[in-house]
Amino acid sequence: MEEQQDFVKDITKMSDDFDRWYTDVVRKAELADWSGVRGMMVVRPYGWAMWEAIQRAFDDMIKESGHENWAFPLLIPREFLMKEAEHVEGFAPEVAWVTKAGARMEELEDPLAVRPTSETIIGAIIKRYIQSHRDLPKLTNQWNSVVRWEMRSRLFLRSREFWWQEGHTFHASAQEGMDEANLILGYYRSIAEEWLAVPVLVGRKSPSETFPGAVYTLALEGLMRDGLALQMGTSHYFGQNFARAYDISFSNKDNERELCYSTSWGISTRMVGAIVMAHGDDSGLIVPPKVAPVQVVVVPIFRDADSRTKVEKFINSWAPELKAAGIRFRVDWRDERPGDKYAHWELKGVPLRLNVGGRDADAGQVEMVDRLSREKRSLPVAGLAQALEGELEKFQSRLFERAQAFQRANTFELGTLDEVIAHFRERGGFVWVQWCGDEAEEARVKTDAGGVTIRTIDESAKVSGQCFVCGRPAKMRVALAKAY
RNA sequence: CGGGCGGUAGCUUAGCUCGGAAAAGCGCCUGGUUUGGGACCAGGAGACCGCGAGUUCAAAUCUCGCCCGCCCGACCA
Repeated sequence: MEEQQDFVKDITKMSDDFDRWYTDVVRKAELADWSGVRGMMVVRPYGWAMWEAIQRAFDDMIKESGHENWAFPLLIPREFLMKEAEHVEGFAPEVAWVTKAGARMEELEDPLAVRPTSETIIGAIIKRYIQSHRDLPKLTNQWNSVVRWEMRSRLFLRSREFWWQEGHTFHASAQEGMDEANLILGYYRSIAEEWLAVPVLVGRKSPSETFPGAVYTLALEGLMRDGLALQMGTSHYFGQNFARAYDISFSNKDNERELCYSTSWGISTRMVGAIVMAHGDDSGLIVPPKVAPVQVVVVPIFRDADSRTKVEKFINSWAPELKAAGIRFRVDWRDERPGDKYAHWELKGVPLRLNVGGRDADAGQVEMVDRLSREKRSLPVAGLAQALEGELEKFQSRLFERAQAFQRANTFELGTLDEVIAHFRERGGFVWVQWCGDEAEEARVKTDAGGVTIRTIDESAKVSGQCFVCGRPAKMRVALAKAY
């Protein structure tokens, strides 16, 4: 531990102040920054590259299942926004409006909303393209940014603008719509667990946390290292609510007019914040190999021009092999001392580092250090690419297992509200309880237990006990947590 | 959006009480010695002191307004 502290100069220790640690890591690892405009962030290349990896993965998944990318307008006429009552009410506090335009800042006759999400404008537009059941399902998605006028900002977790994908689909039956919401939830789970190595609880949201206008909302909840939950994605089933408001209808096989069933779903750049908070440590980031902008960094070690040449030739003898294998690697030839480079790439969370000096060149091997254990091992250069691919896979699963173990160690089962209150006075994590479903009780828990909310409802669970608040027969099993 | 705190070089900060020549460490640049876990020597560059008004002979320093950030609350992908 003592030694490890010596590795770190630039960031607040996680145990001293988690929030400052988070901000330090995001900024020092060059993921993102504030822009000078309140609440508006700039995502830097290293952070954006992680988002791009997520984009690619998810885009492939939805294309495979027949979804298509569209681009819909940034600005939404007020009348479009106003049609679905619950939706309007839910988003009203967060909408930014364009009210003036032109050199003379002339007042617009009809203010335009900057999209906080696009259900309304897509609903208003998509109906043109839907006439018959033969036009369904209509599976749309767009990659964009949205604006929500937040009062409090944190990099990646809550900014006034954030980048995401929003999928909007339209179906001929309720079942199809519900299946779609489930399908996407499964994709999201795969992104979280298989790509980001963050284990998640998946389930339904309580009514108070349901998306405005939705019949129900499904969501992913990850557990961060400070014991707080983070919502990492949502998938909503709307039934016919939006179709009714926007008159999105089709002729069914019996030539009857019918309203569509719709869904929407999104994951955002918040995912990058989840990577930081689910895996990071006092030395900085730890990036899952599958989304790592740099998977393997090579630090050459040499004394003079001759030994540099020797090391360089050695590296060049196997580097093309890594490239051909599709490994994202970088050789750090910067004019720094090796120790600086070690610290630098650890802060950036690169999974594997190869220290390569004259001794290694002579022996035909490299010294490999992984970001999780920091143990040094020698690998022969024969078959290096293949070996590294295996190491990256192992790293990915070790990271996931570590996060799983953390989640397990911080998941509890309690029986009464008093126990819940006592628990959250001491620590965080997920607490499973059985609940009767009374909304007033949910609000009471939030007040009495200091901001604890129902993160997810496990619909598959059999319930037999008593409600943790009122003692009446419970109807569902829910996970409680304090959340971001 | 309310309450509290803050903004001085790329970063972290001192200076502000009590107005009077803008400082330090780290980082950066150049040269040299170095290089297997955050080196050293020498030289150098870099600051509309957040922005705008005001008070004053004189403002980083005092006053007011605004902008941006942090913490706490209410609200939240």
